[in-house]
Amino acid sequence: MPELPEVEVVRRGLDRWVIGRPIESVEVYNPRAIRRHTAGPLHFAEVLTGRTLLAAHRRGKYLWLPTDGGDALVGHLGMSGQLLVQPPDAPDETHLRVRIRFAADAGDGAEHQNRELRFVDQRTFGGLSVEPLAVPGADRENVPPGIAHIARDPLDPHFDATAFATALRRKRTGVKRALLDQTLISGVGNIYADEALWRARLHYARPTETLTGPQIRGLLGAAEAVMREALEQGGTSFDALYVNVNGESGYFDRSLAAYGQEDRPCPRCGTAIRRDAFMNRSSYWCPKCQPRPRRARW
DNA sequence: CAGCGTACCTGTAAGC
DNA sequence: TGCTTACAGGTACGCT
Repeated sequence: MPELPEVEVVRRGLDRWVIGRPIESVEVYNPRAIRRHTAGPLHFAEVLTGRTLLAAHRRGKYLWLPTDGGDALVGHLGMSGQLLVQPPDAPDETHLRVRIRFAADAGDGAEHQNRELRFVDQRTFGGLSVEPLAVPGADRENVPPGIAHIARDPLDPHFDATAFATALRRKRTGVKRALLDQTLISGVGNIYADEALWRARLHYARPTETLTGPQIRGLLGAAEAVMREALEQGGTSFDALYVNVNGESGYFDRSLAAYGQEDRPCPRCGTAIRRDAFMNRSSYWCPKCQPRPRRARW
């Protein structure tokens, strides 16, 4: 569930279900799913077994869960990854890649205490790893090195809008490409980039250096607003590939104005939404509300 | 160094 | 019915 709202939905589920429970065993069914853990599957299982996850943090689309061993379990869902909290007797998913079992708590036999965490990923663009932390502990500002290059996201209380505007104008590229650059601003993917640009009435190929201050502030406000609204509705999902830790889909797809709406009327002006090929994907835009600039870049 | 294209996977749907 | 092609919400890396 790839973009910020979907990942935040998962983070909240992890925070509720897997924190404070000792890990009993770890099984890796596809080593590609932990390819960023360079020490390999055996080591991955070894360092986690017996540890307890202390918290669930997120920056952009990355998750990390500090352990009481001084390191952190890092996760990215890629294009099709899911983190599911399942009862042990639930049948294995077709694309189950990693299983993490927790020790049963003798003092509390509540049903959720023996649920296991499963990383399921059809395309295996996502993955898990264990990374050291500069300072042991559950501090959210203590970001693992593998995530250090990721910029803060618009829902981060320390996000610096002024610095973002400056950096954006220094770029020599199209505004959508910049929005998708996770080292500039994180959490925004193809859906919310198109929705934010539509709300801000900006064409995706608008050169970044020509954006005015108010336009950048408008764009940033739109990105933050659309992701907050999506989060309130449990995220966006068109099919069962994008679900929360309990396997449930969000329903923000009903609120999309531009993304996936080719040939449907723009909710603002009624003009047919268009689709262009963009970076081996698609861009959806309203030709009237978001006119193509004479000098386009992408 | 910055920007851009491509590779990495599996599955589904559309077109012939 | 089969076969082929296009496309899917992301990131990393190599080339220019």
